[in-house]
Amino acid sequence: MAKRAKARLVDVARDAGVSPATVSRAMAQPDLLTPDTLARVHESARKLGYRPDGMARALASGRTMTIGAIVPTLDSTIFARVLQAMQSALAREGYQLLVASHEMNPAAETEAVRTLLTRGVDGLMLVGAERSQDAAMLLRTAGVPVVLSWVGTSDCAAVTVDNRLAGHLAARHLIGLGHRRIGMVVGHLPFNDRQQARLAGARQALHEAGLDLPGALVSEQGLTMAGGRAGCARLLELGEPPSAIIGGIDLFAIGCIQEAQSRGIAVPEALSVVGIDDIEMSAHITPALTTVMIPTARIGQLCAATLLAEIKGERRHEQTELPIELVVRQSTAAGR
Amino acid sequence: MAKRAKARLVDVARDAGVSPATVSRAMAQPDLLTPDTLARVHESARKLGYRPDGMARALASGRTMTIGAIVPTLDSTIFARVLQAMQSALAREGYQLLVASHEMNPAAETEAVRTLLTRGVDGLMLVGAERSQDAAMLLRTAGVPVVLSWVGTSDCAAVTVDNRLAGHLAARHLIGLGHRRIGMVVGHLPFNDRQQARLAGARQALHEAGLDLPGALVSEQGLTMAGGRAGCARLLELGEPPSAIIGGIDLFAIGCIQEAQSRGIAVPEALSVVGIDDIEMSAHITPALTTVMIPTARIGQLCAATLLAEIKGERRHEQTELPIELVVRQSTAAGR
DNA sequence: TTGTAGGCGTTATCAA
DNA sequence: TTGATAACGCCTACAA
Repeated sequence: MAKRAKARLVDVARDAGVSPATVSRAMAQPDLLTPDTLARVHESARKLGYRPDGMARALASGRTMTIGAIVPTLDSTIFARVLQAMQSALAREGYQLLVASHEMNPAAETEAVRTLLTRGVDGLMLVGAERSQDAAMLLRTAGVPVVLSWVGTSDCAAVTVDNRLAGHLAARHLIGLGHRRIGMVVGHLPFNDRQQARLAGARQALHEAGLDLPGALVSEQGLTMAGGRAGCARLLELGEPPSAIIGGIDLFAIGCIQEAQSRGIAVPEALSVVGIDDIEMSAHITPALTTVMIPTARIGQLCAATLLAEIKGERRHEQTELPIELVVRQSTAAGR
Repeated sequence: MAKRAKARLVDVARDAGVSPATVSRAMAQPDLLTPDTLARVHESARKLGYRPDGMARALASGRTMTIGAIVPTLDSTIFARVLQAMQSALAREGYQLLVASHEMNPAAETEAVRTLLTRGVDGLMLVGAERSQDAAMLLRTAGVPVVLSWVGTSDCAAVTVDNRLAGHLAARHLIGLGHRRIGMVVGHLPFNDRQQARLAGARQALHEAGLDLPGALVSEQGLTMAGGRAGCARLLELGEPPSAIIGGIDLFAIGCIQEAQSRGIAVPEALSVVGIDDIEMSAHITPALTTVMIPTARIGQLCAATLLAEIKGERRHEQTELPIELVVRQSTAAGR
């Protein structure tokens, strides 16, 4: 029966008849020790059930082996996928992921940055928009590497995707099919740069074709399938409904298809629908969804790699933009 | 230009002309100080850009204000939802979430437990199965409160759901509709207690009705919609295909519906399909999915609350089982 | 109400 | 290769 609940470094040292420093080295740089002493230390450590204290280690070494990640919400296929990719890439290097979400609330985002910084992380990943001044200021004085994803700024490493182009591709595809009246269902715009960019891109494509995307043909909805259905319903009930709809996210597009079908409107014959994201489900619904593919998992991997490189001091403020592309499936057809 | 990059507690103390202890109290128990000194400390802190060091604080106080969560994968609507619920409940109390995933790999799960424990967490949440002996042993000696979810054991706090009953409810519904030949698509069973229990429950219901669920009518698939389609395809291609299929998760059931429809098999007229989970999408597809509702978000909330209560020493090993229920929609109809 | 001082468990720098 | 020892930055009795 040990006096202390937990064995410490010194306890192991005493038991093995060596100095604390030696035990420390046995854990971190085993090669520096004689096989004999190494074995003795390991034996004692096992016997005492020694487990190193991460806090003490972090305090002494200045490294926490922890990466902070801030996402809009975990409750989204897209962000969960990014996180999962980050997580496994980091775990492979011995890093853990500290996760915070802000639910599209600027103040919460700033708070999350502050909390993670205070808690102590070796690096920070910001997924999605980052717009508040306070947060930007905090990051500047953070003292730890930061990598942004989805959207980026020049003074910081980033792994991005051209959301504007995504909207542009989706719209151009429909225009090419002969559609002249195109509607769009988007997420609430105020704190969502990605949705704003996608909408702007679509609008631009229409303008380039001499067409228009009036506010009446844009429906803002919560980022759920129900939102997609509601948005579709609104657009279809217009005096002059669109012949094609762009979903700001695939979930919207899928909702649109369901809503149209439930009203007896055939997709793609009577209504074309195109999404943006290319989530797993999109390929498997009927009709399979035409969409703009965003390499979600790849973004996560690259973020992790970029951050690790920054931490090691190998690279600095590296900017990567990943290619995206239109995936034509069965939910779009020639318009009138 | 400060000598040190970061201001410390003592720097603030010096600047404000008080002792370090006073500064410490100013941050933790402001009420104990004179408004005057409190203001002076805050002023100095702001001036120096002081931010407390979480590591040092954790080492000295023994609390990290961090909760570890281990999930099978983040890349799943269900688990992401649980995590999101946990995260917001914890954030409200000032706790942060350290996330690890094991991708259904027992060794990885044990490793995750070890890592989080070493890293230092005030509590641990295990989402999904927990079967390895090593992990169980670690948890026993962990010294921090633990709460399990989805499945539970008696020697530990848990927020559970009766997965066996879920399978039972799904099967009984189909039996009640007159189906005699019922198939099931389940996840890979070896390390997935939830899927095992759901299958066992369904099988039991069939036995109780004098029916059978032979291995040939059970298809193991990866937990994706593609898996659901593949499983459905396999069952439909049998010499004597089932007239109804249970999806071990909603995603499977949705995949089954898509696969059936793409083969010209009408749901529910020619094939009934029932799922388990009740994800958002299930209510919005056509036909809307009949399923067994699992209160996912509620599980996450309760886990967080239970863990916090344990940490505060208010309760011990509290076991909660949440009710589930069949939600009848349009994907099931009378069988022959 | 505020100050003093001894840890908290490691790492890392120098020596030996 | 190993040991002694000073940080690391904060918390918290105990004193004043």
